[in-house]
Amino acid sequence: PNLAKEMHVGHLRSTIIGDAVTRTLEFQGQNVIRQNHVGDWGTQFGMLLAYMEELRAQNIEISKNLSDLEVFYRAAKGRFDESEDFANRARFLVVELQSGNEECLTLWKEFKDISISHCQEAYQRLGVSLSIEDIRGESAYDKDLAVVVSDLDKKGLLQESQGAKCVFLDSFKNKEGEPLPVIIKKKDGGFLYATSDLAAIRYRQSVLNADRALYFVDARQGLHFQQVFEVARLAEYIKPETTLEHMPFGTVMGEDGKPFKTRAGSTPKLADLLTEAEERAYVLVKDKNKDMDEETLRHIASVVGIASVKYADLSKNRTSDYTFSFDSMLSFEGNTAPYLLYAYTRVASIFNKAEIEMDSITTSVSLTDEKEIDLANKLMQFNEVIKSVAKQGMPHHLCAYLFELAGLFSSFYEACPILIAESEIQKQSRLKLAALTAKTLKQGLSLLGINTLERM
RNA sequence: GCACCCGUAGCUCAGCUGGAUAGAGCGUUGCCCUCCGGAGGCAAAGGCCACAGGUUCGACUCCUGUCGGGUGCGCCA
Repeated sequence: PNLAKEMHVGHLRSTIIGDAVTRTLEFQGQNVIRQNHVGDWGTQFGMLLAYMEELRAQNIEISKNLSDLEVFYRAAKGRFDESEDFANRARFLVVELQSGNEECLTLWKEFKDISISHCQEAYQRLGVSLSIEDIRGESAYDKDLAVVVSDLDKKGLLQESQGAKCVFLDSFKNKEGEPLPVIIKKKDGGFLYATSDLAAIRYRQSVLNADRALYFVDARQGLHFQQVFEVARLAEYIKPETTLEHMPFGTVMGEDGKPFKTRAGSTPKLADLLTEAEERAYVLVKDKNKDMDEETLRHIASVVGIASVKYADLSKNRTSDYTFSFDSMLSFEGNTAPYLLYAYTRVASIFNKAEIEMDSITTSVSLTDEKEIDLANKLMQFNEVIKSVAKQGMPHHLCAYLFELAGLFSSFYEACPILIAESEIQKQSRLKLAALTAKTLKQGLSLLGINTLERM
């Protein structure tokens, strides 16, 4: 995320999908290093610093104003647009910040810490396994940027063009059909995100020793990554066998078919979105459980609400745009989180009712009914699905699998009595199938970063 | 102009490295509760897989072209 602003709906996909793939790779036993490449060093920080300065001069406490970063950012942007003096001050402060001015760094750090805590709060609510230790933002590569420039220069890759230092790659052309540059250093001496991405690649290979780097970033940055990856190869920042893979994803659209916006026309804040999902889930859960106590109700609503938002995203093909709709994601029907969570609670309740531990069933499974065979076949495909998710970074394959599994279990459950089976052998066999289903559902959802419920 | 993504049922979407009559969900129309949670299950209707060529024993899938939609393309990230 861009630390200058609040987390919004656009950050959902990268964090949630990246997290699911990460969990899946770890489940396979691979060593995964998370890297949260936050935007904390860009030009927009000059604007924020200038605004913080102004507030401070008026003896206004900054931290209070930072409770809503979006409002703060807009206020700073407003000053930037209305005052030429302010704008110049902002541009000056970026340069100061990037050249190590202590006062700028202090202000910057104050802002950054609050912004990071907002991010972490969102991750926690979402159940995303990113910690503060996983943050390695653009600022972390500050000292490496000059090294990148000199490395590229030594390799003879650098050319000067219109005052900027660039790398020209034959395979990329601009609108006029002329070679398209990757700008490494601006004419004013500043660095761009291509430079810090190169520094990051260098770090990931030489220090982290990665053999596969996955980038969960918006599809619109596709060209940028193509270019940066190629420059990294030419600069020999990565071993030939190391892969750099952009895992692009599409835009989140509103029900009007345009990029998702609030009624007011701004980009919805992630926190607000999650709160609304929880509220809507609360209404639904309460309707089904009139006598449940408030605390349990709130807990279930929270799990269902968050799971619904995540699952709606995870279940769609990563590469295409998808339409955001509270109504369809919170529906208890179809390929949704509530349907899967419900399927899980049904299995769990069989064991609760019978007072049997799932793991205590040691008998082997005997398959006679068609529904039993279908279910067993599906259970055995789990490993294959995991491989596909890990290889392609496409969690929606796992979602589809879990949905099919839940559906087959429901059919089986309808057709094959478990606790009141005809014989003890049959009962044990069916209990075993149910236990395996529960275990697979729970494991699968956990790889998607979704918690299960014993009742809902 | 070039590049990337997309075009599959009324709607929202699957379809993995080409393999048999193209699958779900929503919506529509019917069924199924003296039986383990009906937030379920069963079934019907609904598709020239944008279009045209090509490769192949075989194409929604691969290649080429056309049309339509989205996105990106020099100092933001």
